[in-house]
Amino acid sequence: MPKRRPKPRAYHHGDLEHALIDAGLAIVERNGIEALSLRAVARRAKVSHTAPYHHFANKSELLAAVAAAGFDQMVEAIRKQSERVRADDPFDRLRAVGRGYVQFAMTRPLVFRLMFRPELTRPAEHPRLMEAEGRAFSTLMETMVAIQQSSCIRATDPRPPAAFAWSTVHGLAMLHIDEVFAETPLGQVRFDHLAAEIHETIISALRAHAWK
Amino acid sequence: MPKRRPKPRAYHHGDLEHALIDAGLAIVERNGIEALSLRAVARRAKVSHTAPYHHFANKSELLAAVAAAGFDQMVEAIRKQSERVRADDPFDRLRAVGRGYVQFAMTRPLVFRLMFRPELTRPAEHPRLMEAEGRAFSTLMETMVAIQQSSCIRATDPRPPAAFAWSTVHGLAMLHIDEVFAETPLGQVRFDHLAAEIHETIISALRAHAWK
DNA sequence: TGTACATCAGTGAACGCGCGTTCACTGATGTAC
DNA sequence: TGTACATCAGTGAACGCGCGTTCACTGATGTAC
Repeated sequence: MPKRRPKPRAYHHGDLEHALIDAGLAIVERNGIEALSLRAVARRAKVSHTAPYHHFANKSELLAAVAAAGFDQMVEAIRKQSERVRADDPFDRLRAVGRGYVQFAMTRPLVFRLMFRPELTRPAEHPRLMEAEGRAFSTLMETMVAIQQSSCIRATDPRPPAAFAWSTVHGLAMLHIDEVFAETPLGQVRFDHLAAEIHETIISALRAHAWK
Repeated sequence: MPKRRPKPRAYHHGDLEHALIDAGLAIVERNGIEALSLRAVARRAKVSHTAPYHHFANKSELLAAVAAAGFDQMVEAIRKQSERVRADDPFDRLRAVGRGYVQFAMTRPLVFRLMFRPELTRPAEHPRLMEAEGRAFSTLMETMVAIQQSSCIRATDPRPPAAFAWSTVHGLAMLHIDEVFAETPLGQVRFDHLAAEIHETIISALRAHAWK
């Protein structure tokens, strides 16, 4: 009876880099950001603790790569929400962006936190992370421009309303996953209802508030 | 000529606890949250590295005390903003709360971040931190109730609009101090203008949106 | 196709580091008589 | 007021830990001829 061999490690040229990033994502989500060490990542990828140095110059480069993967997954979550919505209604598209953002944060709260820990990921030093951030931001910015072009609101600088919408949804997600709401009477409000209501509030504010 | 003695350490009964908390605040703000170790705090308070154990059971208890001090300072910042405003206009009071919140976050960004790192401060295990959080939250909640009582908006459950306002201002502060805006076209918008504009947007949303 | 060689991905021992926590201690403070 | 004693805040040595990083190495892969 031939021994069932463990899944072969097909490293050596090619996929260790991705395997390390996947290991990083898994460790963050299971054991927290503090548990994400180079050595832990190597252990999980079943590789010696020095192997990662052939793919990442140092720890912060690996962290940046993990965070960038997170942003890409977030874009994917937003894209999936957008598919379920009529493309010609820009407010519906904005709702989808908000839902995707919050849903990603709730599904992968610790990865979401890592993505907003710039002192660890050092985006300014890691162009690939900044590009991933840019792709995520673009989904919001394009939607905001579409809203303005649909002439439902006065077409001026789309950046302030984008900052408003982003801040609101980001703060909602952060306060929720940090369980800050839970320590106040807000903890008794059902979160999915609250999130939906806040999306409608954003839209009503976009309609009501003429940006100068 | 008598040697100028260094400032006496008046510890032994009384103020080492506060001295340690102050040292913690100073370290966080100067060197970052990661630099906040029990040993570093003891060093800065000019005390052996085991002395803190007579005042805090362990590291997370000290971190919680530092975070609680941060919340109290934030309440103070909000109070100062509120003083400069007519007490009988609840929307003005809400503007003051928002300004105090954002101003505190900008003045002490790293303490602000620590206050929202529950995996370090473990609020559920430290009642004094939860009480400090509660005091901060109350300033918002009371203002929201006052707004509803002024009958400018339909008086219903004040919690959803409170969550909306808090989320927006919190997200704005977080995205700003994490310098996420700086990595997008939003970085070109003057932040003080943006913050003021977003406060007005919150208020216009409170007026326009009838909470169910 | 076969051989010689260069490349470089992955290894394992070793380093120095600061950390949280424990322990037996010292000596200042506070108090009962 | 003076003395004897209990308390307990602060000390310093010691522990074990996992970490990031360096280094000389091995051996698999890819390629020029």
